[in-house]
Amino acid sequence: MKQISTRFSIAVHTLSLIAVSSDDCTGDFIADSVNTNPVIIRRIMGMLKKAGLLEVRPGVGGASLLKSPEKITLLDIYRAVNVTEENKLFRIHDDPNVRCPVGRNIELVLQSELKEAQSAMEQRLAQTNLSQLTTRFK
Amino acid sequence: MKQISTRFSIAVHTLSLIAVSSDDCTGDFIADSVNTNPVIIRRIMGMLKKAGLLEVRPGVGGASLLKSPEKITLLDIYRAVNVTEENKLFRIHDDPNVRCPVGRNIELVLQSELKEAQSAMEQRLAQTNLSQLTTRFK
DNA sequence: ATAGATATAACTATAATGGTTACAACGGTG
DNA sequence: CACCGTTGTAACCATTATAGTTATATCTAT
Repeated sequence: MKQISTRFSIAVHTLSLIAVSSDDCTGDFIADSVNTNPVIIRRIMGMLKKAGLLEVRPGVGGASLLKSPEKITLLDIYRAVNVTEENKLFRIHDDPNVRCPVGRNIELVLQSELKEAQSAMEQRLAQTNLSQLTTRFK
Repeated sequence: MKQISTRFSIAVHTLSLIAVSSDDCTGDFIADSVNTNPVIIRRIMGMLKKAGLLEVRPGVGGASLLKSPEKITLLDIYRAVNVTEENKLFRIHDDPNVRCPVGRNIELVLQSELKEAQSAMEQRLAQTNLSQLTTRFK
């Protein structure tokens, strides 16, 4: 089965580090904690930057949050690294046969149901913020 | 981004057809409505069969439900085609650095949060059953 | 025996992912 | 000003799941 990309968990890891150790969080330092290649971290930090979650100090190194940890939810992070698009977690087979009553309607019917399911998941993510996580890193 | 496989939507389509047109639902007939190759349908029907949702008539052709449509939920179907495993919708990067407080705890902390999110989605799927869908195929 | 089904193995093309190397640009510090 | 450790990206590769295809074996009513 196909899982949601580790970009998301790595992004959470990265933001947690920045929230905790604030400074001295260079890409290499984070990559060492995550245990991956620094380029992976820089790519993800680029997305988080674009989403307005953090600010990076080019040349000098390190990054800092642009919002307080209480204001950054898992949903914000999830959206930032675009592991899924709005209403597109589930893929629906395309071009079903329109001459069949089921084929003609399946797409719309399923779309609304699956959108609800995706939304339920995302709303659960929205309930957790970064500061709730960082208190658990002792 | 990576989406949940169309196996799921095709399985729903397939079961809907069987629920509606009961007989004369051969693999080729279903494949024509779904607009894909019959082998894809047979593979999915094999999974639905293994999950105890339907019964196939080999040789003669066609299939029938083993439970009433009210008793088959989207979650049942979702599980049957194993698009995701229990608690594994989100992939978490592995082997984070244990010498770092964040790296040491991230896995457990995230696992419990993400399990909740996945569960919220699945519980929403469990609320819809096949008969609710088939009434919308007119 | 045959015709029309299902069952399944083997193979292919495609696409996302995760990782790597390479290099340009930035910005303090000596 | 030159250097060094950064960040920012582009380009490339290996791996994997998916979706589809072809081919073949098996089943069952007629």
